Parts: sequence; C-alpha cells; structure tokens
Amino acid sequence: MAATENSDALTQRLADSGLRSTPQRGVVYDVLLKKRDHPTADEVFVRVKSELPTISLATVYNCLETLVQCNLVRAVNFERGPTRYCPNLHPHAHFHDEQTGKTHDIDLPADLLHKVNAILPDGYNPSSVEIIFRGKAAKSQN
Amino acid sequence: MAATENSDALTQRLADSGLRSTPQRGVVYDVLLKKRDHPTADEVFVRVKSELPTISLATVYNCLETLVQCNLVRAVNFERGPTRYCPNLHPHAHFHDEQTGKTHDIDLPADLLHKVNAILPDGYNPSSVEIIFRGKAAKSQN
DNA sequence: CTAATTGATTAGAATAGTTCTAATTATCGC
DNA sequence: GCGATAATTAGAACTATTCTAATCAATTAG
Repeated sequence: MAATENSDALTQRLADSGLRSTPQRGVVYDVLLKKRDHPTADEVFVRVKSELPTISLATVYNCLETLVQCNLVRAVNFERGPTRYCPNLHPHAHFHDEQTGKTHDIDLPADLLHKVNAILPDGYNPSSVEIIFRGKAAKSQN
Repeated sequence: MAATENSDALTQRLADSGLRSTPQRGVVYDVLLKKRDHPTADEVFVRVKSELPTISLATVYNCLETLVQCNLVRAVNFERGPTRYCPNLHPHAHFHDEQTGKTHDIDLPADLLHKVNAILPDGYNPSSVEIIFRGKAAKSQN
C-alpha cells in the first residue's frame, strides 16, 4: 500500500540524516501526501489529530520542520500569513489566487529555471529559487 | 532638493487615491528612499523616530500599508520573518543571502518576465510575480 | 472665518503564528 | 531488555501585526 511505501521512504530519509522514525513524523507526512492543498501547520494539526488524538501542535511544527530539513517537504510563505507546506516533487512555481486564497502548483520547465538563474550576476550562488504568482484564476482551475 | 520632489510625487499619488498628505507618510517614504536595505516595520520605526519622535509603531504600519496601496512601495516576505519594504522602481527579483541576512535587488529583464509569465496555463491571470533566490553571495556583493 | 465632517494618528490591548522550556516518553544500538 | 539519546508534550513566552477607542488635523460647507 502507498502509505507503507511512503513510510519506508520516510524512514530511510530520516535514517540518512541520523533522525529517528516516529509515528508522529509518519502521520504528518502521510497527511501532507494525502491532501496536497498547501495546508498550514494548524490545518495539518487538525488532520493528524483524527489519527493521533494526543499529538501536540508543537510536535506538528517539529515534524514539519524535520520534513523540510530532509527535503521531503517544502515550506512556502505568502505575504503575512502562516507558512504553508507542500510535499516536494518536481520543481514548481506557485500561483496564489487572491479571491479564493487557494494555492496552485505550476510546473516549472528546466530550461526556464536555467534562464531565471541566468539573470544573477557573478558572485551570486543560489541554493533555491522561488517563483510566486499572485492574481485571479478562472473558475475551471478551482 | 530630492526630498521635496519625492514629497510632491507622494502628495500627488495620495491625492489620486483620495488620501491625505501627512508628515508621517512623508517621512516614512523618505526613510525608505534614503536607505534601500529592505527594512522591517520596526527598523523604519526607529529611523523615522529621529525625525518624528512622537510617531507610533501603529502609524508606521499604517503608512507603510498606505504606500503599498499607492504602488510606491513593495512589501516582500522572506520565510517566517517580518515583512520588509522596498521603494518600487523597476521590476526586480530578490536575492536573500542566508549568511548575512541581507537582501539584494536583482534586475529583471522584461523578456524574462514574459517568459516566466508564459509558463502559466490558460485561465491564470497574474497581477504580479515575485522571484526570490536564496543562497550565498560573494563578499564583493556585500 | 468658523463649524462640521471626515480622515489620520496615537497608545495600548488583543491576536495570530511560532518557538521555547522543562518534564516525560519513545526509539535505537547493544 | 537496558541505557543513552532523541522526540514528544503542554503550556508559557515571544514576535509581528492588527484592532480599538480616543484624540487630533485637515478639508468642506455655510
């Protein structure tokens, strides 16, 4: 089953970083994979509680931070609001719909990524690039 | 003098939006123009106080928000920290140096901007794009 | 010119999101 | 299973920002 595979992959990644595999980390990761709507830590907390009712919000923050460290999850920040989390597959930009508040993943072609990096003058060594669009998406995108 | 010109431009922009010209708004704007190091609201507060000692932090937030509304200033958010403000000239990306915490403006050529916008599928209508690099800048850039 | 209206500022309280702390509990290697 | 160490927990603390209600300033109407 998918959850078991993910769980194994997670255990592996954690071990690679010298970290332990715990139920909390597993469930937090599963929750992110299951519904990829860029939830906040609070939203993850609510979802995880249905499976692990005694988990604390602090642990959710810790687990999310750990997953980000392991490069399994990406943290995204739009304007003032809370940090949002998405399971990190391929490179992608984000489109933030100002009407609905929803965030859409936009595929980012490798050649564009190169062109974007090319605008940096000598001496700048980027470890990551983030591209965020803001605006309005057609209803068909919701 | 430059400050007067800026002040006039500001008064004009405010009037266009049906807003009043006040000393607080003027000084906040001047402070942003004078040192373009992407200060936080707190940092702006400190700088403004030397000229307007009785200004309150709430007013600084209000003024910054007003300037953003008038499109004279851009609000930028890097990860979890406080919002930073820069006077908005031409389109540019931001390079966030993870060692020094400093933010550098990177010129954004119009043709690249077009190419970036072109990755959006039909139905997405962006009102703005933000490009943020994270990484390390050579000492010569500091 | 003065009064009335409306908008802006102020200080401080309140809120949201996140991090910290200290105690308890779980995991992993032996 | 046992010990060392890492992870979890609840709640306090903290940071950044927004809200509230009162005061003050500026434009408008008379």
